[in-house]
Amino acid sequence: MTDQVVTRFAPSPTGFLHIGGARTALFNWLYARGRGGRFLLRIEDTDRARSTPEATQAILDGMAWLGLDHDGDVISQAARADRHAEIAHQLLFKGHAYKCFSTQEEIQAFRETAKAEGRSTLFQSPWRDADPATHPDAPYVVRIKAPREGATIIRDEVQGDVTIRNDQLDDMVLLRSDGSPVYMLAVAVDDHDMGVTHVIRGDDHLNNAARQMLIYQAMGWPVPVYAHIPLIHGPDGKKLSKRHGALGVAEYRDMGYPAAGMRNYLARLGWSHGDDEFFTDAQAISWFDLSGIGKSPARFDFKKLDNVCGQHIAAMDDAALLHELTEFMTQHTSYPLDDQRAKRLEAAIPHLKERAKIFPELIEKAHFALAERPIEPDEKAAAQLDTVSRGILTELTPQLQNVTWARDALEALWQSAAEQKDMKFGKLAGPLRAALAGRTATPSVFDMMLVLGREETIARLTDASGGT
RNA sequence: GGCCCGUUCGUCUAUCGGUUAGGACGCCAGGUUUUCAACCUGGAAAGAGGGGUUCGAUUCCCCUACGGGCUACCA
Repeated sequence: MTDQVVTRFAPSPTGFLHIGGARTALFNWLYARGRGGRFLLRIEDTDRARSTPEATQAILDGMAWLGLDHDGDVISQAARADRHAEIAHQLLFKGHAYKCFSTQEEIQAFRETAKAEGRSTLFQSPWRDADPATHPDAPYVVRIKAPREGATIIRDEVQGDVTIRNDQLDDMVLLRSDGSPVYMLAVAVDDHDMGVTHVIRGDDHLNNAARQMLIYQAMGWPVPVYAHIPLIHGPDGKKLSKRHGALGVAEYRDMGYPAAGMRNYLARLGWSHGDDEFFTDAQAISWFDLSGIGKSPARFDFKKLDNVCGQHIAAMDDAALLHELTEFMTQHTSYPLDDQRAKRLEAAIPHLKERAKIFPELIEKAHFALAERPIEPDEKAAAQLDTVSRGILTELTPQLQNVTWARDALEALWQSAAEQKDMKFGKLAGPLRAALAGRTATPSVFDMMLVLGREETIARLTDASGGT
């Protein structure tokens, strides 16, 4: 027995890794990683009809992209059905559960009359205290014998103490009539067997916690620490759904959001550490704590996601960024990344990374580096230029062919600009941009400032315009 | 219907009885001697409503409203 923290993420493989699920996984991961604990992954695939191997893979992919590495093997809940049934039978043997022979029709009838009479619709099985001798030879389900007196208190790290009166808890089914275990049983047994110490999950499970505690108590198992976190809502405050846009983390990956930015944004959604908004994984891991989790549902804000991601791209190590970017490009763009382009891109990255929020934007701004060489002027646009600009364009175009990135291009531009005594540099960029193929193929005044520095740029501008 | 949870600027949030209620995103205005972006300066912007408790409530309690969740032989 150790004090080691064990958390887990337990998604159902019914589609993809939901953005809300990803945040739940992140919280569990942060909590475990910050405490030298273990972070486990369990796939809740007991719903055979809806579970698919593809969906499981999608979840694994999503976790991998987000960098949420789990410890140990991935546990399949379905594969543990025998163990779940074993516990149900132990409960039966100990008298904490009983066989219920009521049919679906009888249960439905019970609920209808209960509702008509204004009573609780929680089913009360007549078999709860029946003498086994009276048991018919018929299909039955195993129900837990829930206490009818008193209350169950969930000591939740986020919600505080939540008291549920036991008369609100019904004798839930543990084993279906075909002998298969039900979710509520499976979760409790798995969490116990896996040694989970902290259950951090969506607050849609808050009420379920009381039911699961019944199983823990009946088995005499120690109850884990619970932390039920509020769900994420859409910008309109309603539950996040398809009409709000992207739901799966894979979609964010495909849109070109950096994983580090997603982690930061998701962590900050519903959790805070003072006024810290932008942080590294290491900081998040050391700061993360259950007490920092808010109680109210947070809305997903794409604008802020953009901003946070932009900061992360800017802060990223050049080599790491280049690696992530080229990976994104090979999968989502048609740019042939030959040696020449790769070289120019590498030269461009340090100057561009502060200007993009997502990878596609970065690629757009790197167009000068990635453009097909030779760069050909757009004849139609060039025709609209004044003679001076067109002259400059003609003179400059050949020089642009060999430059790797803005730094070199700027020197080329400057040579020309200096020769046009009464032409401000800024007047060159616009026409050049318009006339050269690709909107962002040419460097700009901004590029110049970036490379030369503001003072130098102004000094040169002043020179170029014939002195002021 | 019953039970449970929630409610601070448009959004994410700080505050853990005494603050001009702070920060961030977004927005607006101006600047950066004419691109995009970035950046700088300034600005507008909040305690759902009503009762208590208290010398004093955003903070503690109750009610209402609104939002969400659970209430299956789904997970």
